[in-house]
Amino acid sequence: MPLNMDGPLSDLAAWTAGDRCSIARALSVVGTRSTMLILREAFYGTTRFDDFSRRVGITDASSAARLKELVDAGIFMKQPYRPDKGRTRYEYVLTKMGEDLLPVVLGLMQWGDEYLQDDDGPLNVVDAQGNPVHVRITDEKGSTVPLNELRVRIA
Amino acid sequence: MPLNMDGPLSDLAAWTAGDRCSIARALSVVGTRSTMLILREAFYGTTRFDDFSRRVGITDASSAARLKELVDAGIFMKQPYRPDKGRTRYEYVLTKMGEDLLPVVLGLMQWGDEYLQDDDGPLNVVDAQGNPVHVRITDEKGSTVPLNELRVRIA
DNA sequence: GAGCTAGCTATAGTTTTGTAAAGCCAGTAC
DNA sequence: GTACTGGCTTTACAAAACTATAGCTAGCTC
Repeated sequence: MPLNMDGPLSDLAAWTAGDRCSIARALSVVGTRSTMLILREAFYGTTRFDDFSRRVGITDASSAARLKELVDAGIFMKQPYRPDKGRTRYEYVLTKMGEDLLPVVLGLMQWGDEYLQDDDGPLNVVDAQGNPVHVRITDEKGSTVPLNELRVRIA
Repeated sequence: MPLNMDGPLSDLAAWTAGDRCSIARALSVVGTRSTMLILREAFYGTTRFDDFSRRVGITDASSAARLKELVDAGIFMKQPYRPDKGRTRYEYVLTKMGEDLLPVVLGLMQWGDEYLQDDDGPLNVVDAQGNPVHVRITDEKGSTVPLNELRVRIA
């Protein structure tokens, strides 16, 4: 069952999303596997270059390229810090823009947990009281809106 | 600000997610740009091969490869139908597993709308009353749980 | 001032994902 | 029985993403 397409959108033959689609634009920035896994690590608390490479399981060259793109896009900022020993270094810290990708990352996790589970138990994401949280499509009041009640229209 | 990592997870140096991560597994199935855009089209109501190619803006060879992967993964099912003229054909219809990716797709749209907006107005997703809907991280009751109240722990 | 080190950068090659253009094929329609 | 058509498949190639390995560098430490 597809979304309800309002007005002119209901005639699919008469329009295409093309590059003006926000989804397409979002994917130009965060559309690769390694980028999403780097974001996962950032949410887990990783900030250093070597840790991103090691924990995601990609080469330095790859993580350097992806991190540079993410900094350019405004998803990470490079913040100076002084390690116990040695010179000033920079760590990669999520901006507000980056933090706002959490619903996408947790949405993937939730879907993977439900449909692609393997033998090992999943990580659980819970609230302060220890109750499970969910990525949901809701109205302003927080009620879940099911697919068949959603409508897409031109702004 | 990262997520609160509970117990053994708090020592990042002592573990890595590796391939056992649900996010990584999810990305193995829906981790490419064209796959996500094919899903977008399916939510908009596209079902036919040629329409996926044309509306996403990819070649037949590309959409054929992606659609085959998605059918194998259980995200689409091929349903026979009789067009007005001609022989029996098959259309690609989202399964429940596929429909459950909507939070991810709408999450990307919502993020793109907020941070990557161009001159054209975005598409709006609204509920039956015409009020905007949001992809949110909520507790069981529907209250949004902010990043700093989330905890990750081992199941 | 020599060595150490985190954080890259460079080079070269492989895999995946995509393009472009052509062709095939199972049925109806006629 | 021949033409038409939607839905692919094939072939050849290009671009993007990724690997493996090596090397560089700023500025500490000593």
